[in-house]
Amino acid sequence: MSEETAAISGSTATTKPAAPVATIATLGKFEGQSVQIRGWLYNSRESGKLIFPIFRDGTGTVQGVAHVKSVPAEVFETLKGLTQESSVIVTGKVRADKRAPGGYELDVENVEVVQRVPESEPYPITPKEHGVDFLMERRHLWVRSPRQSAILRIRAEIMRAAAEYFDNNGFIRTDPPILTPAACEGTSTLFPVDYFGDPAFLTQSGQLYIESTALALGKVYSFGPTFRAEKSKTRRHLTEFWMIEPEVAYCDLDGLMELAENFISHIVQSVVKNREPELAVIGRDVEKLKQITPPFPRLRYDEAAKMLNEAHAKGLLEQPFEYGNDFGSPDETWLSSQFDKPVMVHRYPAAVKAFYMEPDPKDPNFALCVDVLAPEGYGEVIGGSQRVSSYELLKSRIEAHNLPLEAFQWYLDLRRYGSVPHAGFGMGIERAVAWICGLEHVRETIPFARMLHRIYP
RNA sequence: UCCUCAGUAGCUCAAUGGCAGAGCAUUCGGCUGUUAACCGAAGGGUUGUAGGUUCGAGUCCUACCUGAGGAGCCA
Repeated sequence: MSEETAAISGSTATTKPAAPVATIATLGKFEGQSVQIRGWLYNSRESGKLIFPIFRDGTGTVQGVAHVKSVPAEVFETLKGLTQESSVIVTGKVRADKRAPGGYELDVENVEVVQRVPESEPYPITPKEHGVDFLMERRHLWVRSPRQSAILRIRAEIMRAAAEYFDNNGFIRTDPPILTPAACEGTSTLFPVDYFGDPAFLTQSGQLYIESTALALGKVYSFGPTFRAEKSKTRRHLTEFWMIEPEVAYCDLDGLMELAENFISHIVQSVVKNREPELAVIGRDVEKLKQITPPFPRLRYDEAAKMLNEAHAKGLLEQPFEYGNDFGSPDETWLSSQFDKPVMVHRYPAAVKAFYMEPDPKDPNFALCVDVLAPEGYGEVIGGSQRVSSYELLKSRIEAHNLPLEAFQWYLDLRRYGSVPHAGFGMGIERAVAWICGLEHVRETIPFARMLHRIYP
C-alpha cells in the first residue's frame, strides 16, 4: 500500500499545505495529527449545530465532524449545505473512533472548496438506489461510488498479478496487432474497419500471431483488448473485452492445464492478499477465494457429459444434454457449480472445436483442448488447446472449414519451418473479475462497458 | 436472429377502465453523535412514440422506439 501514501504533491497552486497530505486509506498512520485530504464530498448529514460531512478521495471514505463551536464560522457556513460531489481540500485532525466504519474520523479544521456543485444541477447519483440503465448512462460518474471503485481496484490487481505471473515465469510479452486483415479463427463476427480503402477488422484474438512469437521466443503472452461483433445479450458478454493469452513452444495439453491452474491460483491469492478492504466493500466471501489453489479437478468431456445426463435424469437440468455437442450455457453453469475450485474440462469432440486444435493421438475424434470453468456457476473463464503442428493436417483443416488459404499462408509457414508441439490459452479478464468479485454482470468489471446496446459514454 | 419482461416526477416505485400518488433527491425551516439520520413545509407530470377501442385509457388493442433478462455464439 506504499504507493497510496504517495499522493499528488504540491501540484495545486491553491494553498501551501500547512498539514501533510494524507490518503483516507492510510489515515491510521496520522492519528492525532492534522492532515490534508484532497477529495470530494460524498455525503453530508446535518444536525443543527453539528455537521457530519463524509469525504472520499479515491482510496476510501471518512466521516468528518464539524461543530459550530469548534470550527471557524466561515468553515461551518461552507460545510452547511455543501452539495454532494463538490471537490474540497479538507484539513482536519485524525481521531480513532469506535463508531466509525473505517476506525477513524476527521475533526474538521478547515475546508477549501475547489469547485462547488450548483444546487440547480445536483449530482445525479444519490446514495439511494438507482436502476441499471440510469447508472450505465452515467457510468462516467458511477465509477466514483465506493462499490464501483473497489471493483476497478480489484480489476487492476487481477491484471497486475496476471502479467506478474508470466513475467516471473520466463514469458515475454508480445502483443499482436489489433487491426487485422482477416478473421483469426474464421468463426466469430468481426467489426469491419476501413483501412485506407481496404477492408480490415478489429482483432477477435491474438492467438495466431502469438503462435508465431512463441516459436521465436519460446514462452510468450499477449495482453490487450479484443472485439466480437456478435449480438450476444447476456450478463457474460461484452463486444470489447480484455484477454490475456500465453502461448508456449514445446508444451502439451497436460503442461497447459498445469500452467492454467497455477496462473489462476496466483491471481486469486494476489487479490486476497492485496485487496482485502475492497473485497470487504463489495461483500465478497473471501473464504471461497482462499481455497483456490492447485491442483484443480480435471474432467474428460465424456465424464462431464455423463454428469450432465445424470443431472437431467434427476431433474436438476431442464434441457437434456446431447452427447457430441458443445456444452450450452446452462450446462456450464451447472457443471461449474458442482465444484469449489475451477474445473478443467478437456478433450472435447474435435467436430465442435476450432480448426487449429490438435487431435488426441489416442482418439482423433477428440481435441487436445481444455475449458476452465470458474466455480459458483460462473462458467468458462479460460479456453485453450494444444495446436495442430502438422502442415498437412492444418492445411486440410483450413480447407475443410472453407477458410481462405491465401490468408493463412503465414500461419502455415509456422508448420513449414521448424514446427513443434505448442499450446496456449486465453483468459477473459472481465469474466475473471466477475467471478473473483462475485458479480452478477460483466458490465461492472470494466471502466466503460461496450455492449450490444451501449456505446455511451 | 429468436423468446420473455419493462417504460408514470431528477431517482426508486404505486394507482380495480373513473380527480396523477408516495418515499428519496432539491429548496426553506428545526434538531449537539448522525450512520441510506430524523421532523415540518414548498416546488416538481404531454404516464416512451403514433394510432385505435370507449362516455371516459397510465390501465385494453395494434405498430414502432428504448432498455433489461435469457437462448444461440463465445472469453
